[in-house]
Amino acid sequence: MIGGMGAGSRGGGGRGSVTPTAAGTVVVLVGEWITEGRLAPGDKVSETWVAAESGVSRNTVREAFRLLEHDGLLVHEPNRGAFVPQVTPLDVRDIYRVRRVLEPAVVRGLTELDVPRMQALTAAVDAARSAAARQDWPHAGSANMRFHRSLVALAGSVRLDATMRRLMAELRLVFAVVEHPAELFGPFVERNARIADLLLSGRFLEAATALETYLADSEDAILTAFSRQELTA
Amino acid sequence: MIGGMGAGSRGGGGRGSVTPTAAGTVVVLVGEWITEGRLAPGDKVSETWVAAESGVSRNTVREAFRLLEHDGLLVHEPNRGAFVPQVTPLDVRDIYRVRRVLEPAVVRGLTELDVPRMQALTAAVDAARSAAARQDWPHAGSANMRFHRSLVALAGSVRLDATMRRLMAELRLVFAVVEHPAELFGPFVERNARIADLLLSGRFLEAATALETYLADSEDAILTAFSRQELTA
DNA sequence: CTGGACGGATCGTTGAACAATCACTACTGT
DNA sequence: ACAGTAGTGATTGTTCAACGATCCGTCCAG
Repeated sequence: MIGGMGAGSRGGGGRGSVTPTAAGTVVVLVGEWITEGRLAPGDKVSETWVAAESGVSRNTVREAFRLLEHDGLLVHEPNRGAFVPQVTPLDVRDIYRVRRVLEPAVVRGLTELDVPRMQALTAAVDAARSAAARQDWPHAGSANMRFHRSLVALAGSVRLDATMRRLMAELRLVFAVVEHPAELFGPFVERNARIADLLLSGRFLEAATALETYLADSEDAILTAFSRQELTA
Repeated sequence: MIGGMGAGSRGGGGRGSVTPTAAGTVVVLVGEWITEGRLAPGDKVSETWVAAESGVSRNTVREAFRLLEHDGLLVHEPNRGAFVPQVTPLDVRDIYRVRRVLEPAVVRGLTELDVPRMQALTAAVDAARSAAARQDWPHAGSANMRFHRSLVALAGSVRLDATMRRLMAELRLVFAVVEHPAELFGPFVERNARIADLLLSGRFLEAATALETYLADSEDAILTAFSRQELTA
């Protein structure tokens, strides 16, 4: 038994389900602190502090840090400590460059209707719709990412999935900064729905081009929201 | 000071240079054990054993294991231990699927002659040539991977670079099994040289298509060598 | 004002210890 | 003889306390 704990397993949120281990608990915990803004970009995250805060040993915290590093949620500078990455517009462009390579290629490579797997797409679209209706932009953003991860999952490649997972984790970092404005997710929910429809009707090439313009516009939206944010800061 | 050590820094080989830290030392050490065949696919790698063998604390070994896991050189089963991944033909296909998406996309996306960066390509080709002349297939394989990593590096994307690094680490795992026959690298050295020439003369589209057939043939070569290996095993 | 010595804080790493879990063996009951 | 179970040993997961190494900011001397 550890310290007070109290948090316990979260079940719903994370996909990986590494929670039975203490290091895994710290991973989701610190992950939430980062994406929820308690830890701001550029902040140093002290091992001792996290150890005290989460009630686990410093050594276990170190292990958790390696995992978070793995997902790009933490950067490690030797002998200096772990920091919440300072995401720059350049990073956004880099992330989207990879997305523009990966996602359309996956869609263009599809040959048959994998209906069961595609249901994840419509589920994500539905979730995004209802979240958007509630003006719940954080959840709309999560549903959005779930959509695109499910889209890449259609390729059935574990390595592509892993890459996409990391990209989305880094994107979440961006959203933690830009105050989730409606313009960032609102206009894109229906465009995802359109892409899902195209996929479900087997019109893969049309879906791919729709996806390409989607990504270009999404990148622009984030970039402008980003620069607006930087001015006020 | 640690234990006997003796190995020390290697300097030349790895690019990452994480060697000043003890965990980093263990990473390159165990990495070599794996790629050099001392650790076979499917083997369990005990924490205590590595700790004794490398002269560092078990806790440090655990950290090193997380890093190796990160590169796909180790898989971790909770409460059971770390294992050298058993690479299947399915993994090879998956790795090459990603390569076929990534590498041609990078080349096609090039717009200008980045001569200084392209010198890494010719350097890798030269190294591969001389290694092949010596029948030194392990080094020829390394130079081969260096070539393709340098090729992806032309895009100037840190995330693409990281992805490619992981892919090559996993490929090394394959080569550790198939006994580096000449047919695996020999025919491909000159094809890389051809691609490098096309790139240096700015004929990016031709380079991309050459790269595509290269990757298809390379995958086939590995796959056949692989199945031949499985029959004898 | 420049520069080097000092100190505090944090990281890097160790070693020992104990609980939890797994794999394997030996025993029991039918 | 054999299935199921309890026991046993080994390995992992995690904690704790400690110490050297390194970095950063401060203070003092020139």
